[in-house]
Parts: sequence; C-alpha cells; structure tokens
Amino acid sequence: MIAKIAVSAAIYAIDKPYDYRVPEALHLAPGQRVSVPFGRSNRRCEGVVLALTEGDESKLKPVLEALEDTPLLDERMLHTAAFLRERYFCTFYDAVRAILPAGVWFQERERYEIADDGWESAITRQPVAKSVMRTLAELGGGADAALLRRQFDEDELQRALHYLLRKKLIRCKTDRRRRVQDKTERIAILSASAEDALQYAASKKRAAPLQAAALELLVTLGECAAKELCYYTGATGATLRRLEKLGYLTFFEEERLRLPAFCPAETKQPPVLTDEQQIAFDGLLRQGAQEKPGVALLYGVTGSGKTSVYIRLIYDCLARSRGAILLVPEIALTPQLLQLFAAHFGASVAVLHSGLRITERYDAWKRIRSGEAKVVLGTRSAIFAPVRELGLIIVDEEQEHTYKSENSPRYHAREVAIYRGAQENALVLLGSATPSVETMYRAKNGIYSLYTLRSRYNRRALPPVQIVDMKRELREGNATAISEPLLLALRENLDAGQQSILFLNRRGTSRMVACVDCGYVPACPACTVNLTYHHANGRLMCHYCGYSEPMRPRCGVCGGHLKQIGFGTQKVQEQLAALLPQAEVLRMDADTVSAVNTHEKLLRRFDAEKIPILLGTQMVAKGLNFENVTLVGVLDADMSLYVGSYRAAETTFNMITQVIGRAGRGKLGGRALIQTMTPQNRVIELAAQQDYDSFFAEELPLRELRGCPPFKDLLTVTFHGREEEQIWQTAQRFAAALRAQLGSAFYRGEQVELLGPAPAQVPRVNYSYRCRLTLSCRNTRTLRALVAHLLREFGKTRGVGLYADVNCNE
DNA sequence: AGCACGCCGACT
DNA sequence: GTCGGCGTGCTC
Repeated sequence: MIAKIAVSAAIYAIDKPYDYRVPEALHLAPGQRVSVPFGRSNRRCEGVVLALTEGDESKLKPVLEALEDTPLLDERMLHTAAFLRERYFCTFYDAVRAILPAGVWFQERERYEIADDGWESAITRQPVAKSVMRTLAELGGGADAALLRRQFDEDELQRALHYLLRKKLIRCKTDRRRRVQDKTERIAILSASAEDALQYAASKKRAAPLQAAALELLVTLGECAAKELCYYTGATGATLRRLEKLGYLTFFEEERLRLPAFCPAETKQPPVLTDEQQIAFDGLLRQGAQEKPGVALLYGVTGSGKTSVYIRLIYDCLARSRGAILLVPEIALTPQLLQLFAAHFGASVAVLHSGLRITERYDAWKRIRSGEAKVVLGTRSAIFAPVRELGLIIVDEEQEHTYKSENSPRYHAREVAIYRGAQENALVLLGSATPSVETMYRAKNGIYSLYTLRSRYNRRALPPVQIVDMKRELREGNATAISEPLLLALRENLDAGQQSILFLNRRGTSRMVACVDCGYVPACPACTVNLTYHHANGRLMCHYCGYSEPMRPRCGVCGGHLKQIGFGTQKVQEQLAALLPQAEVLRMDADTVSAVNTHEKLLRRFDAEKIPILLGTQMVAKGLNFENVTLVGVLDADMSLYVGSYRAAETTFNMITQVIGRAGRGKLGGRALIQTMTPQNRVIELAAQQDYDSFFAEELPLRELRGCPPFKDLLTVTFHGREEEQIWQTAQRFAAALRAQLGSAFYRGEQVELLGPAPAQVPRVNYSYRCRLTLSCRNTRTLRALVAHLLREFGKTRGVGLYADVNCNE
C-alpha cells in the first residue's frame, strides 16, 4: 500500500504529495496524520495522508506511525485544504494548519546526549564544541536544545552541534508532545451491589471511617468524580484505591471539555420580524431550500435589524437539523452578541475567537466536531469550524478587511465561505450596511441574490450630519483637533446631560514627531517608517520592528525643537481637558484597553457612569448602542483617504457611515460632525449624506478605470531579503519571466497588466528590504498556475523570500 | 591529512 | 527550510 502524503517540512517550492510505503500493521485513512522520515537526514516530520493507492513500493521510505487513531480531516476538509493551496499560494500544510486548531499540533523537544565518553581527546580545535560537551557533562550527560540555546550563541551552537553529531560524539533525541491534551476526569463507579457496599461500610465505621463515608456517598450517587468523592468525605486517593482493590468500586476516565466562562442568559423566543425583514427572510428561506442555494447579499442600513433575520435563519437551520456559522469581524464580537446567541441557542453555540485560550479553542472545536455545538459564532478562522451538516454561513459586515488573513495562507474568509457553501450546499449570506464594491457589483449583476432592508429600527431617521472645514479652522487660528462648531456642540451636549463620542481615525500618524525648525522626522534605522512617540515609556518606537529610542526634546540635525505633529488620542484628551475642564473624557485606544481594562469594561463604565465624552480609535466605531449618545464627531475624516490602497475610498466611506450610525440610537435623536481638511471631497460628502448607492455608482467606474476589483484582481508578488540590490534584481527577473510566458500563445486570453516592481508600503522592515510586483488581472486558474510555477522557481533563489497575495489590504 | 566554510541541489 | 556532498583553502 502506498500513501500519498503532504509533509509539514516541505516548503512551497517543493510542496507536492510524497509517496510512502504503508507497513502491513498500519491501517491508515485519508485525512489521518502520520509521522514520516523526510530529507536526506530522514528527520521525522508530520504529514497528512491525502490518498491511498497500490503500486511499486520497493523504493519508498516507510510511514513510521500514525499520530492518532482516526482522521482529523474528512474528505471535504482535505478538499478545502487543496483549495486554499491552489488559491492562495501556500503549501498544503500551511492550509492544514489554518484549518485545524492549534491544540492538535505537536511540539518537538530536542535533547542532546553524550554518545562517546572519549570526547575530551577527540575534539582538537573546536572550543565551542568542547564547551558544549562540558555543559552536557555537567548536566548529567544530556540537555534540552532549548536550554543550550539560552547558554550559547545561536550560530556557534548550531555549528558545534553539527560538528559533534557528525563526529558521533553526541546524539540527538526528539520527543513529541501534543500542545493540548484531552482533559479527562477520573470517575468512580460502584462495582458491587449496594447492599454489599453498605454492609462493608457499616462494618468499617470504626476501623476505616473514610472508606465507609466515601462508599456510602458513592452508593447514593452511583457514580461520582474521584476528586469530589474525596472533597465531600475527606477521603484521599489511597482510600479510594483501597476500595477499588476490595472490588467495591472501579474507575474510568471521562472526557471533560474546557469552556470559557459563559454568560448565562434567559432564553428568548425567535424575534418577530418587521414586514421588510419578513420579505427578506422568506426569500432567503426559499433560496436556502434550493439544491444549490448559492450566495445572497443582505444589504440593510445600520439599525435595520439584520441580526434578527440572521437569528431567524439559524432557527430554521436548526429545525432542519443542520448547522450554521456566523462570522463577525473581530471587533464586533461583543459580550452583547454572545449573550444574544446564548439566549436563543443556549448550549448549541460554540464561540471561536482569538481571545480564547488554546485549550478552550481546542475543546470548542471538539464540541463542534462531535455535533454537540451546531451554531458557531466566530471571527475569521471560524470559517473552518468542522460543523456537521452545514446549512448556513453568514458573513456579517462582509466588507471588513479583518476577514483577509495577513499571513500564509492569505485567505479571505468570505471567499472560503463561498467555497464551503458550494461544497456543502449551504446558503451563504453576506450582510452589510455598506457592502464592498465587489459584492454589491455581483449582487447587481445577479451573481448573488440581493435583499434590501431600507427602513431603520423604529423608523428613526439618520442623524443630521455637518461637515467642518479644518483648513478654515486652522486659518482662523484654531490649531487644536476640536473645531469651533464641534466644541459648541460638545458644550450643548454637556449642558443637556447627554453623551458624545469622538472618533479619531488612525493612531500611527498622530504620534509622529517632527522638528518644527527643519522638518526632520526621526525614523527607524531598520525600517523606512517614522517613529512614533509612546507616552507610556517616553520613547520613540518603530511600529514594524519594535526598535525604540528615548525621546529627546532637541532635533538631532539642527538642534531645533522636536514636537508631536497631528493628534493622537492622548493629545486630543489634553486639548479637551483645556477646552472643557468640567467634562470627564474616557479614552479608548490600544493603550487604555488592556487585559484588565477590557473594551467592554470601559464601555460599561461609559454607559453606567454617563461619562460625557468617549474618545477613541477604530474600536469605538462599531456596534456601540447607547441611548444617551446624541453627538458623534469624526476628528479627521480624510486620514484614511491617504492610505495607498484601491479600497481607501471604500474604507473611508464605511468608517464614516459606521461612526454616524452611533449617534441617535435612542429616543433623543442625534447629530454628527465630520471634520476634514478636504470638505469638498466626494467620498466624504456622500458619506455625510449616507448615500451608499451614489457612492457605489461613482466608485464603480473608477475601479474599472484603475483595473481594480470587481473588474480585475490585484495579484501582488512581494520579494524580501537582506540585499536590496538582489531583491530588485530578482523582482525584475521574475517580471521578465512572467512577461515572456504571457507572450506565448497559451496565455493569449489572459489580460494582464504588470506594474512595478515598486517598493512595498514599508520598504524596509527589520533590516529586510521589500519590493512588490502587482498584476492587474483576472484571477483565473491558468494565471494562478503560472504564478505558482514562477513562485516555485524563484523560491529557490537564496537570500530572497517571496510570496503572492490576491487583493491584499495594503 | 584534517578540518572549516560556502555553495549547490534534492527532498517520496 | 534543512541537510549532506563537494570543492576550496587553511592549519597542524
């Protein structure tokens, strides 16, 4: 028997199924993990069985062992992994790693032991090797590699170990441990008749009171966790073992799942839908019942009650005994949402997000796999949840960029959702108040069906929006982040006892430091990024590599004054304190939000204590729903327009829309103020009017003109490495090879525009240079195969790393 | 001769 | 990525 195996040690350039001989005694199935020898040194590495065939196995290496009894991946998941590999230019194992929870991975531990006691005389000119041997000898003849690494220089140690292994003076042993063990509990069960047990207990009341007590308790309970039996009676393990020996009880291990603290909630009835919601719901229900349901877009303005439709669809899904996945952006996974789901679906909900401990995540995965949890609520990676009989996938806020993975496999959860939906014949529902241009385009062209919710909850009108020209403010001598009209509005709100939310666009630029005299901006010596000032440690820090230096008051070039430019949340807070000394300001950004002071805790304080002003970054833009908030201010609306991405306009529009949506959620109504340096900008204008349809209509031709999604896909190939010259040359050679291939008749149908190579957004990160080729093209299978081929070929270039990505966020 | 070091290419 | 083979050039 031959097993076709994807091995973990294979890099992209050599990733393919490798054939191994399956020993007679081993019974393997596709999807099972195995340990195999790989490479010239036959190092053990992990693999996944892709398929089993018959054939000539005489020249093959054998599979060493199976890593678990049953396959972790079913046929569909194997296909999903293959899909990820083909689509996102990653290895098979990268894909498998994305699909499985971290808890199932093995941790390799290397241990080196002295193999030859005559080493002292065998080493002649290797001081480091000698020193390593002495250390090993001192530690009783062996030590963990991790311990050695702490004591020696990385490179020197590597060389010494290499030398010693070759001379057979030491040997290396590796053992493997699962990252997370299945948690079990010892349960005691009565194994004699109750009468016999009670009789024995009665007879031992004096001589062995603990045995008697434990046994009596067990008789009443039938079975009980050993730990609890001890806890309630004062017995110890020894007491129970004695009873086991006497035949009154036996032990067995029962699986225990580690679950995060769950907020218990009162159960709720399925929500009653409005007429408009009902129409959408009925349509979606009909679509979901089709053999191949396909994809639907639920386009509903903020506050139109998309969540009610989701919940009703999930109820229906469960009624058909099928499972559902609801994906939300990281930031939207709030306790309120968890509570809502707990109230409706109780114990059939599993939650997957980055905040879970590795054990909790693993156990949640097991609950889903076993079918105990049928509804999955989670962020990006929850799209791989092993839900049984998947009937519905909802991607809420489908335009959010957090659905795109930033590292390999660089998948987009929305695309994977559509793939899985087709695979499982499940309805895929994309929901948004401001759909991405590509999704709306497909909906309007009939590729997706479209359902629209136009009216807001309780028929409340959207708040009036005022645009404030910050250039004029500056000309009139106001250099603060708060314009006159905004200050006035804040004052009014304060007097009326109502609350306000202020939103600051980004935090990187706001803490930039510059010399007021010569304009010098301190930059990172390793990366081409400006350093930002961090108040907490009084240092200037690099965002990308972590470099830091103390903040000095004087410019290193001309001796002038170094000052912060732009505004950070902290600066704005200071200005607010000066302008409105009587108003408390609650600041919410990455600095004030911590493990202890969670996002939710701060928001609860804001709500409960009616703090007049909440000032924050991105995290205040989403999902907040407070009755008493009647004013929302965007301090620098145009900031995100300057990001060099084809989605800059879309992102800005979404952001402003979301922020405006925070105002006037309650009976009091509300208003919004948008401060900008470019008040005549169309995107800001349309966002202020909350006119998505016009925004879409105007953005679409621009996308076509620029060769961007939905008309073309942007496929980027990034080259990175230490030698700047080599990176650029490799990129040039790659481009030339690509052009040559595209010139052949085979690729005649592919319309590809090749851009670059250009420096990446951040051209130097941690002493590594990066440049980028961009292909404006149709992301077809043929083109991906060509790019994959070139990636493999150029992947062998020493000193140069490269990867490809489609429609990346940068 | 013995060994270090750098480069190359294969990995079932 | 990681290893062994091989050529080169240095040291004992």
